Amino acid sequence: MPELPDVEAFRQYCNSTALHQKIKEVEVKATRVLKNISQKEFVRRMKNRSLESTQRHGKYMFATLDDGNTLVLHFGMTGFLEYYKDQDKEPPHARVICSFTNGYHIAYDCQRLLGEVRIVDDIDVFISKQKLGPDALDDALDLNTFMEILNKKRGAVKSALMDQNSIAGIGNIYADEILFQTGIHPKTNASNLDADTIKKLYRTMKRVLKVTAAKKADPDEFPRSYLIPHRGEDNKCPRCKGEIKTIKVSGRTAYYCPRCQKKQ
DNA sequence: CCTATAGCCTGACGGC
DNA sequence: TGCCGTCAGGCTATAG
Repeated sequence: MPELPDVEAFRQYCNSTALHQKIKEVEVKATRVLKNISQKEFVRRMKNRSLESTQRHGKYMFATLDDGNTLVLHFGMTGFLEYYKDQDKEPPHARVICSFTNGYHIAYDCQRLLGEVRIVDDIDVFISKQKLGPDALDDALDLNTFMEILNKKRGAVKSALMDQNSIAGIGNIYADEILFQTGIHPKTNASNLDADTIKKLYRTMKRVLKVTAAKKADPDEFPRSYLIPHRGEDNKCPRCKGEIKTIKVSGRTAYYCPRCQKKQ
């Protein structure tokens, strides 16, 4: 689930549910998700605090506490947030649960334990330590910067889009969507793209991420022209009605339309 | 420096 | 039915 549009949806979900409430209790059900912090220390630093504001950079979500420190969430492949009141609504793989004084809880659920939870005192320092590239939707990533980034890349364009150290936020699914809508074969070498194609790719990237984030990353709400609702379903290209194929690109499955996406 | 591959985890699914 | 291999919207460490 968790690429830029999904994480943005989680962030807004958090904003509309869990802000400005005192955390009465903290339960860590899987220590493994905690990075660089012990369970004891994590609980101590979260307890009696409140979440005051949120930010996002790429696939990372940040929730700043009322003491100025920031809770950092990464969702791996299977993570999400759930806000609920009754115990029986607790999601099945809740790894960290914060309980508020109003009787509600927010759970960080992460089935495959590939996500990460930590506390940092400076978000920008964290981003630079992780060597994250600019957020894909940040205005700081303008066309010139995007061109510079892609010009440095030698491998498949899909791998370039998914490299968090180059551009933060795009994963396997949205990389496929962006390449589909741009008409580029996922295995095309980034170095083979001409300036016009890179420009088109840039505009498509921004548009796809904006549109899907606005739809809260729910594929049922995506425009009919989008590939995502078809991948692994009917596998029919929404544009030419041809068969969607899969290939491996740097170890991940790429869905693409052989007729609409030619190698360059 | 760069890019490509294995490993980390759990659970769902299809084939035998 | 049960078991097994494969695969899954992530990243990191290591090899080349």
